[in-house]
This record gives sequence, C-alpha cells and structure tokens, in this order.
Amino acid sequence: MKTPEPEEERSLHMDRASTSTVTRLSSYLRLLRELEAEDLETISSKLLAERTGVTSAQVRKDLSVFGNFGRRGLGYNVHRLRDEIREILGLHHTWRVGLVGAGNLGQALYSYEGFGRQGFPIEAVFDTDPDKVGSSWNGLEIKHFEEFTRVARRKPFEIVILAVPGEVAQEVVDTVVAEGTRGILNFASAKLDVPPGVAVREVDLSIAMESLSFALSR
Amino acid sequence: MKTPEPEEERSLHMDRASTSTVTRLSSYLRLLRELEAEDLETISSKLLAERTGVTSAQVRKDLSVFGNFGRRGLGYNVHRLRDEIREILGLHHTWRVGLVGAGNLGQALYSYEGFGRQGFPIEAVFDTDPDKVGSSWNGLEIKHFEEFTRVARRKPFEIVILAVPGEVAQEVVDTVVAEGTRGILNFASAKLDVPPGVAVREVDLSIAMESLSFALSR
DNA sequence: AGATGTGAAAGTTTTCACAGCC
DNA sequence: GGCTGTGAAAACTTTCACATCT
Repeated sequence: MKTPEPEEERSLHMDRASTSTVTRLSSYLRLLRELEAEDLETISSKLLAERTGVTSAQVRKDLSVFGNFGRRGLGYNVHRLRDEIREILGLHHTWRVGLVGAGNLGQALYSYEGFGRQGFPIEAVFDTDPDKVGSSWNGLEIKHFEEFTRVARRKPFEIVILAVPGEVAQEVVDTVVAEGTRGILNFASAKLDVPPGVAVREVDLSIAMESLSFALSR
Repeated sequence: MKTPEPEEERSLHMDRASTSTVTRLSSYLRLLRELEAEDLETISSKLLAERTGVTSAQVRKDLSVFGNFGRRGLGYNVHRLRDEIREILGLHHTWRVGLVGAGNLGQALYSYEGFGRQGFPIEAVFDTDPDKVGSSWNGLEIKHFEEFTRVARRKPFEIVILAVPGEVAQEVVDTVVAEGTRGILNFASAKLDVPPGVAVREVDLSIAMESLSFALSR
C-alpha cells in the first residue's frame, strides 16, 4: 500500500490544465506584473477577471487546477501569485532558444526584443542561404543549418523558433527533434509531425488574417 | 407569412461556425491549393483529414456548416471546394490593410511578404516616432499616426495590423475603430476593448513561448 | 461582509456510427 | 464498396451558486 506522493498529486492536477487555461495564466501573469509595479498587495478574482477580460469563476477555476493560492475573504497576494504562476509556467528555468530561418520573418523575430525581455533570448541563428551564412546580426553570426547538430550536441536547444518556408519545415523539425528540441514555435505554414513529448505552437499569420476576413464578410 | 430567404438560412448556418472551424477551413484551403497544383481532381474527407491533422468526421462537420459540397461515394471536388472555402472566408473581396507601428516588429511584418501573397497587402504604415515618420520602406512613406484619420476618411482601412507598445494600443484602437476599421490583428500585449461588430485576433508571442515553457516543464 | 474553492449545471466542441446516396 | 452528411453520444470547457473560511 502506497501513500500518494505530493508529486503524483500535482501531476494529476496538471493534467486538468487545458491550453486555454495556460494561455489565461500568461495573461494573469502579465497583469500581476503591472499590479506589482503599482505596489498593490492583494487582488480579487473579480478584479483579475475584469482586467483580463474573463469571468471571476474562470480565474478561480484556472488557479485551482494548480493549488489554493487565495485566502477567503481577502483575495490573492499579488507577489505570491505572480511567483506561483511563474513557477507553473516554468519561467524560473532559462530555456535555450535557437532560431532557424534568417529570412524577413526570422530577422524580424530576431530584432524584436520581446523574446529576450520575456526570458527567451535567441542564442543562435541558422539558415542555409550562402548569402546569409557568415554575416552577423548584432554580433551574432548566422550559422549554416548543417552546423545545427554539432552546436546542439554541445548543448541542446530546448526550444526552436521555426521561420523557414513550409516546404522544408518538416525536414528541419526532424533534425532539431533528433538533437533534443522539445518545443517548437512554428511560423511556417505547414502541418508538422512530431513525436510524443514534443510541443508545437503555431503562429500562423495567414490563418489569422483569413479569420478576420471571415468575420468581416458577415 | 414570409418564406425564409436563402440569406437567412445561410446566416443561420454561419452562426454555427466556431473560431476553430474557421481556423481549420484555412488549413483545408492551404492543402487544397497544393492539391490543385498537383492536378488532383477529388479528395475524400479522410485524406483531407490525414493531411491536415484532424479527423475525417471533423472535416465533414466543418464543411457541413456551410453547405453540402461533397458527393457520397466520391468525395469533394478539389477545385470546387477550394472556391467555396475562399468564398466562405471572404477571400474574393480585397481588404484594405493598414499597419500601425513601425518598430522592429512592424518592419518585420511589413517586409514579410506573406501578407501580400495571401491577398492582404499593406497599403499604408503609421507611426508617431519623428525619426521614422517621413522615411520610406520600399517606396512607401511612413506617415504620422495623426494622419490616420485624414487618410482613412478618403478610404477606410477595413483591417489594421497593430504592432505598437501595449501602453498605447487601446488609444490606437479607439481611433481606427472610429474611422471604420472592423478587423484588428493585435500583436500588442494588451487586452483590447472594442465595440460589438469589431473582430480582434491576437498574436501574442510571449504567450506562445510561455505555453511552450509550461509544456517543457512537465 | 467579502471572497475563495468547487461540485453540479449548462454550454460548446468533437467523435461515433450509420442511414443514404454514388 | 466507398464516402458523405448528420443526429446522438461523449468529451471537454465555462458558468452558476453556495458552503466555507477570514
């Protein structure tokens, strides 16, 4: 007979976290950072909800998946909750991020400072275009994608940002997954096959525009 | 006594279209374009499903929201289905698109050719930074955002791509909505309030990265 | 009184499974 | 035999409403 360990309990909870819940945690976190900058001590689910555009029950359900962070009658402690969500999202860990694809979009993503500011600095850039390979962005040399394996073997890229044409996306994915990448942010317009345990998030600008077009057509 | 008009019937159907359905329609469309280039005549929901990563029942349900496009025993005609989906998504219409924000991300989005290729060419760029206003990208002069109203009054921007800092996002939205914009592609990390009838699609890169971080932490 | 945490209800989306047409 | 279109079932997500704690 085995007493359930805390870890097991927690994983049980984790399974209840849907993608939507995780997305909302990110937006709660953003708000909490603002509130902390304003030196606010506590916040209610009601206010959290209003400021992020959801219902208060939703906020409470989302948080209750991971623990009991609030105090009845009082609300949530801003600092504590910020910390808990950072922990849940794995933001204490620093992830090693590589960018594959140094075209217009890749360059844009690289020069966009958001990734670094949010704790995901791009540590290496790869491409296959001989005109690009060897040149530098901000002192970071663009490497040939053939070198990915060598570089990753020294220290794997846990996350790869994929900004290559759709036709070569799968090929790149197979290589990076073989070298230990377990998270892919996919800007390519292509369905990716990945083994279990590898997470893919799609950022598809044409789908977003077409969805707007649909809404505007009604 | 009134006979229901075709338009009414169709709107009834349309209401059943969730965001997920519309998103999937976009990915079916992408595949259909490829198949058409390969001169394939018909396709089954089964194959459509396999190649886009969903189930065949899902494909059939999604399409059945808008009509009966298939033939039992045969499948769907590739050309016809492509055309129907284009029509459903409003892609025969050309939308006038403006970009607000000429920072790193804005520049990236502008130089990314995807928008133009997919039928959403950016027709004007606005910013408030005096260092940027007046300079040109590809022969297109960056205008001061104060001019937005004047330019839009001549011909409204139906869609605005928002690539400004979160702090000013709401202010920009209020202005563009007042000038007739009904679709917003939001890259700013901020919750936007818009009146009913205005569609917003979020592209939030930090949320996407945090969601990967969460997945990798398990 | 004020606000959380949570079962139960309601709503939504996906899958099943099969009648009906080719 | 093959494949669509679709009600019904299952799965999932959100909202309600209230017991419980401060």
